[in-house]
Amino acid sequence: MASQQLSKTYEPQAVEARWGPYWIDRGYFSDAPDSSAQPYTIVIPPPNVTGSLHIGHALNNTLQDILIRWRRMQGRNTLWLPGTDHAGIATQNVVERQLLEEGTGREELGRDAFIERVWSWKQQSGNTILDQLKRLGASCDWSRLRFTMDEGLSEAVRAVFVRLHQEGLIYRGHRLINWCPRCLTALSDVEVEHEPVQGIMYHIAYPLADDPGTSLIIATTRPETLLGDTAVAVHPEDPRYNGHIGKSIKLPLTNRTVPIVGDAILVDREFGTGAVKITPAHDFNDFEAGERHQLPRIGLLTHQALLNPDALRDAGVEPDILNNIADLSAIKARPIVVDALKGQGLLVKTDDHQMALGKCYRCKTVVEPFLSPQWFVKIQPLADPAIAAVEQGDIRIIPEEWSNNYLGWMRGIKDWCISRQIWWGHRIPAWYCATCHPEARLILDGGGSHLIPTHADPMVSETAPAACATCEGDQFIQDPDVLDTWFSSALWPFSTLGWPAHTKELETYYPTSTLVTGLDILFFWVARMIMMGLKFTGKPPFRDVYIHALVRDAEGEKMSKSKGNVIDPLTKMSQYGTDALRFTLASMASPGRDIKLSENRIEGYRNFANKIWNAARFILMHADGPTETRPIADRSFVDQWILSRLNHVTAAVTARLEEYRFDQAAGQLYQHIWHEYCDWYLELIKPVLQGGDSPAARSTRATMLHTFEHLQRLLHPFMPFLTEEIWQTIPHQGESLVRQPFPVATQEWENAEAEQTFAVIEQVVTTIRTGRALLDYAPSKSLTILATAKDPDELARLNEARDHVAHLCRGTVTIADQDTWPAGRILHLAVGGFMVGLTIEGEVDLNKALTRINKQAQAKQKEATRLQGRLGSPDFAAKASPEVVQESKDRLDLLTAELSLLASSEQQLRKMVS
RNA sequence: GGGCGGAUAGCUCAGUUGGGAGAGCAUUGCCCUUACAAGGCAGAGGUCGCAGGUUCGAGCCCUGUUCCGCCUACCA
Repeated sequence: MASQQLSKTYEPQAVEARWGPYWIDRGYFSDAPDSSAQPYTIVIPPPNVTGSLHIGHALNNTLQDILIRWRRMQGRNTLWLPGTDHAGIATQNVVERQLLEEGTGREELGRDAFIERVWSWKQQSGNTILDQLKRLGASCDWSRLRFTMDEGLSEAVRAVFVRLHQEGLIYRGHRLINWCPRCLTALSDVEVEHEPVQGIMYHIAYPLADDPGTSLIIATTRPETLLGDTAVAVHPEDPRYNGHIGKSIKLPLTNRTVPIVGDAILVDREFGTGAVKITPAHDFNDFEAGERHQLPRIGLLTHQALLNPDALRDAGVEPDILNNIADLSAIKARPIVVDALKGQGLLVKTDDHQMALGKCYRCKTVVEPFLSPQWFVKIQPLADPAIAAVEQGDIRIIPEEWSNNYLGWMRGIKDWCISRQIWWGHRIPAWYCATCHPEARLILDGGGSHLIPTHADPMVSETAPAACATCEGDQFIQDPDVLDTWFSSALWPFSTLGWPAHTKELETYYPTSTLVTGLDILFFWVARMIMMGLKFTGKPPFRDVYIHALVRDAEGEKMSKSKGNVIDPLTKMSQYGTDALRFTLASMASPGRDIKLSENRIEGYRNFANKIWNAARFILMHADGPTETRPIADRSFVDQWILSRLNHVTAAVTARLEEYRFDQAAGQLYQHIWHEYCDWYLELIKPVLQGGDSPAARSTRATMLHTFEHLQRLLHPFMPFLTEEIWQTIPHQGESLVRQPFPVATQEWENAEAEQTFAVIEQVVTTIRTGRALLDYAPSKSLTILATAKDPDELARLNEARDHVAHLCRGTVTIADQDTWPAGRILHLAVGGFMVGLTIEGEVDLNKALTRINKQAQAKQKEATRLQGRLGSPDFAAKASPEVVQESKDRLDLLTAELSLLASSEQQLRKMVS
């Protein structure tokens, strides 16, 4: 047993430093796949390997840890599998920044050396967040740590890629994608954030080719892209314009003419001028319109999103303009183009216009729709089963409201662009014959600026091919692109368990039980895991998806470094203790609502930890001495009562956890421990414990120790460090609380009679204490108390409660019929069916009491009037349920009795005052 | 544009099938009573966003409306 000395206040740092490593060293967090117990699995949402713990991680992992510790204590075969993802773009950025400081760059290093460099960076710095998760108490099975770039997981990536390709579900195509000109890579649709901006709508006259006196007015927010127009569209049923369909436009600032086409999909007659320019290489809608009308695509921009002089020349741009805008960004070129249009009298007007601008979610650079050859997942065949799984309830999304969000997105899903023009990541397992495609050799010269030609024929397989099927050449160039990091994350629930091998782990722990995650990656990650899981294992990857809130600051603002409103969980853990932070986050995790985290909540729960700590000190002070465990029926009323309450809270916490109501489970614990256990139970047992050895003291001591140990087990998933420290100090069996059984509600403990007697104590004590305050009696003053009840059952309970009341109120309690109460100065107070009298001694200002009684009488009269009205209504008697009617009657009776007692009490007081 | 969520005490939030408005923090008064001043005891504080409707009865159900937030979308 550890030392029985506990310091006066809870000092979390030492406690956390002691038990964190102890748990891990002893392997308490590892179960075995061959265990016969029912499995319970969680895979961690892998944080970026570049990451450090922010408050969102703290919430996410606290909730997972509560679940896994709870299930582990329940005896389940648990696995919480930890890991990180390789975060392609982010990690590459970090290492490139380092290289820049060293005066070099990745191009100088070359691809292989660069990747080496990233690995060594990972070796050195990639464990930051894992160490922080350990500090949080995360009870992951650290022996099963995984990384998305591990060989096993990479093998899974290749296997999935090859099979999807074989089935035609992965293809390479020359298409418009979102391009980040800073990261120099393609992005998927979900990696683009839309931000509302105030833009300008330009109305521009496009003269007809064979009738320059007549123009179509088109509206655009990006006038510079008109240089890449290859058509103008009008609505085929628009009488204003449909006569022009088939004619040609003389495209301003160029030597080109473009056709006027009719397109009912692209054109909204009500919007703008009703005539639209079509720029297939620079706009997603126009791209599709271009396909419908077989229009050429003229891409004007370079990879850096600068106007490409060669492309401008090909587009027939007038030389003056071309020279002025070549190598400028679109934003810089825009006023030049607008000026030129104005000069030619073609700018009709400009309007302010609200629009949404797409930005790279990593670097916030404005993304450009960019025409390039990329790899895509054909998503619909994967999405359909993933939709069905949620619709049919094979996967439950909690809170359920988010299912609509998921289903809506899945139903409108588009093909997923999975290729990225970076180096760090899973390289696409596709090879090109160097003999057949000599131009592909340019790839070897570096960077993302050379792409394998679109028409090139890739050979897709898990390893490099031996010979070209066409020319039998044996020189190959692997596709330079890597896969979207989320492609490997999508396999996480099964790749981490050994798939594609048929491992024991996979068999035991898959499908996983619960996925705990934030809403922000529902589409990035959750949806894709469901699709891939169903496709490759035939089973949903998890049963439940619990979606938790976003943590905001106290003002409800999203936390961000630039705003400076970030609450650093590690700082808070140092200040208030990890358990306090965990309990705060759990308490505030109400479903479907963001968390506004304020520091004084954390402080409040730090105080809660301290309260428990001091309860433990109290208990230890009274732990020495003989104990005797009696049958429940033979225990004191107080012990019977606390067991009944403990039974209740145990059942409630378990039920709330089953429903993922962490907030309510935490609330139950807080309420019970502080208010029932500390405020009442510990106070009620003081007399017997402090009264020397006795059979009663032995029994109470046993109950006290037993119930407190029970509470440590119940609270442990929420506050693991504090409870372990206390548990190790009080009498216990076993090595660690981590592996103790989670408490189970015991019907036998339920005791309605004890609870009713307690209710008497609570009511009477509170009333007497109020009386003490009204009479301004010092807490130390001993009171002379009289009490009685009308109802014989209540009177019996009052008798049982008497000594406890006397103790808790500091006084003597005489139970006697009111007729026998001594005449004279007594303050009469009523509560429930009870009447309490306090002897008035000395000079006391009774007006305070009088005011109070008046106020109480008023409130009760109001309620009584309301009830009378209700009971007087024939409709109520006829239509309300008999139980409700009876309840109303009972309540009215009670109020009437209380009112009459209050009235007589008031009368007596008035007499005394005058 | 579409969808979803929120509006309840000064603040942050609970409120389970409609039937006596709750908690934590903050606040007021008294108290350093040998577990705890990071505490104890007692108190004050709310026409549940607004307007209708259903019902004997609405914080809860229905309709409309205002404000805030989030997600989503190709209105050039």
